[in-house]
Parts: sequence; structure tokens; C-alpha cells
Amino acid sequence: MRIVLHVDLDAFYASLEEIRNKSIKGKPVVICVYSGRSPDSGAVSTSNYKARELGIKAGIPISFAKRIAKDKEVVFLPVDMEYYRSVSDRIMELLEEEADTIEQVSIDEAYLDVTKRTSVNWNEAQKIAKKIKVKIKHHEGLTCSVGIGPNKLIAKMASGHKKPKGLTVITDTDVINFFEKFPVSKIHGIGDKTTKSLNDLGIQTANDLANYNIDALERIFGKNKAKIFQEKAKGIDESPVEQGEIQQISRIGTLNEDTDNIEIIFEKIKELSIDLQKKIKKKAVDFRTISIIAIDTELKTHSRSETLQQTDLIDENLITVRKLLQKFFEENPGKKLRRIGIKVSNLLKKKKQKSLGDFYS
DNA sequence: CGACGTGTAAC
DNA sequence: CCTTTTACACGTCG
Repeated sequence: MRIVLHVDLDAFYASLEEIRNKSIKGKPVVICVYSGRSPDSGAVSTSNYKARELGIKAGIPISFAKRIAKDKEVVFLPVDMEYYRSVSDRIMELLEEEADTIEQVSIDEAYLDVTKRTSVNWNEAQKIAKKIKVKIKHHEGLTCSVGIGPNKLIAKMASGHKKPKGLTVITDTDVINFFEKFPVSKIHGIGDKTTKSLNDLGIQTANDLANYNIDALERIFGKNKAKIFQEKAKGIDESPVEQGEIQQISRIGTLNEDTDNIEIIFEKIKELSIDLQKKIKKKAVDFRTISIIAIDTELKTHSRSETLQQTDLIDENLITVRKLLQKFFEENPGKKLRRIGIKVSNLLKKKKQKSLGDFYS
């Protein structure tokens, strides 16, 4: 038996902006990723709860958000990842002190295994959660939501149950009750497509999924996924709280206009490569596979990749990148691209100790 | 089996 | 009208 905490910082980016500029505190705040094609092109990265009440939430186009915000006082700001990253790093260090092991899953979320230090005592775990909340508030002025469960899946879903500023405990004996009429769409790891497929089978709730004929599920989703889905539906998740090795690093950007001009696209790739190269150095890794990621005008993603000799230099392989680009257009004549990216994978870490902060910086 | 390309999901 | 980054599963091919 384990006890796992999931800590989720509330409206992280927006809260940081409110701290940085007190004059916007209490107003709807929208953090945007501007793509640069036109003054309002791009998407909403995140927003605070005031803005969410208006319907302005992550993922919607900035132009939509501005239409909603019309004749209302809504603050629009561009993302400032460096700032958010630096605060995130400090918070992750605070969390490290409270866990046996920690796993950072994104800039504003982490799992903490507290099994040993609580001796599997749920009250002790709750005390740690409260202490974490006080520490984060005291050091950074931020609030967070915490979920406590017997594994990562339950902890994650618990933290989502009440937010912002939530604290939800789902002990092993609570799991069945908590899950009973949970819609499958709300199970972590089951997204839009899977939900539709499941609904087509008459599966609506976690319970429906848990009790469904496994062979039928396997025929549709494959052996592996069928098993994982059904375990999730039962609240089972044996995956440990541990920071895995990084698998890939990529950079992607939006082109100023849709184009099939290799020169223009290649220029953009070179631009993105500078940033990617920095990251490769910082992580102290070599790579063996290099890819281009091409997103066409219908927002469909394509990729072309090649595996080469171990290296840590993008520049020396730009010839290959260009070749991949040419290959793509030979295979997709006339197709225009909206966005382009470059990715390295097949990573081999060089002999240098990585700190937790290195992972998502 | 490794390499490659696509789809799904989450942030 | 439509951002960014990462992980992982799966099918196919040689």
C-alpha cells in the first residue's frame, strides 16, 4: 500500500502575473501564446478563474477570447515562460523536501510519494499536504490543490475534484465509492476519441468500463490499451512515482503564412534549432534521431525522421533536416504548411548528474 | 528487432 | 479561428 500526493498549482501562470502586477489582481486575466501571424492570432495558454467564468479558457483562439471580453475589463498578457519556470523550479525544491520521491509532470504539477515518511498513515499524509500549502503560500504567494490517493491516478483525480485551493483524500477504501458513477471522459488518460468509442459500446461510467467484456475491448483498442483502460476504471495504477529519463526534445513554431516554400520553412527551422541546441547542451544529451514535424493547413501533423550517428550538434545535421523537408514535399506535392518543428530523440545522456530542475527547464 | 510514421492524450 | 511540448502505443516495413 502506498500514499501518493498530487500537487497542482492553481491557475499558475495567471496567478504569477497577478503577483507581479498587483493592479490586475481580482480582474479576469488571460495568458496568451501569440503566433505572430496577425495581431490577435494564437491561442489562450491559460486563464485565471475570473476569466474562466466568462468562458475564456485554455486552448481557445485569442480572437475568440477577445470577442467574449468585448466591453469588459479583461487583462491579456503574453506568456513569460522564463519567469514561470524559475518560480516552478523553486516550488519543486520545496516539494522535494516533503517527499520520499517526487515526479514532476509539468511546470505546475508533481506527484509525491509519501509512503515511507507517513508509515502509510492517511492523517499524516493530510498534514503534509497542509504543510505544503502553507509553504507554497508563504514562499511564493501561490495556492494549490492537492489530491491524496493510493496511487498516481487516484491522487490526480482527487486533486481535480476540488479546485482551486482544494484538498481531497481518497483512501484505498474510498476508491470504489469515488469511482462508481464517474463518467469515463473524466478518467485521466481517457480523452475525446476514446470516450466516443467507449460511448458507442454503451460504456458511460467507470463502472461500465470496469465490468465490460475484456475480449471485446481488446478487439477495438488492442490488448495493451484494453488492459490499461480497465485498470484505470477500477482505480488501479501501479506506476511508481519516479522521474523518468527524458526521451525527446522539440521546438515548433508557426510560419508567418501557409507555405510550401522550402527556403522559408528551412529558415524557420534554423531559427528553432538555436533554441533546441541550447536545450540539448543544458540537458547534456546526445541524440541519434532527428525529425521534422510538419503541420499542414488542416492542422494535421506529419513527421519525417532519420537516425544517424550519435551527436549533440544540430548544425552539422541541418543537411539531413533539409533532406527530410524535401522528402516530405516530394511525398506531399502542393501541400502547404502552417507550422514547422524540429525534434531530436533516441537520446543518450552524457555522464553528468542531472538535477530535478533540469528536467523541465 | 529497430526504424519510421501516425494517433491519442495531457499540459 | 486553430499554441507548445512530451510521452507512449501501435501498425508497418525491411
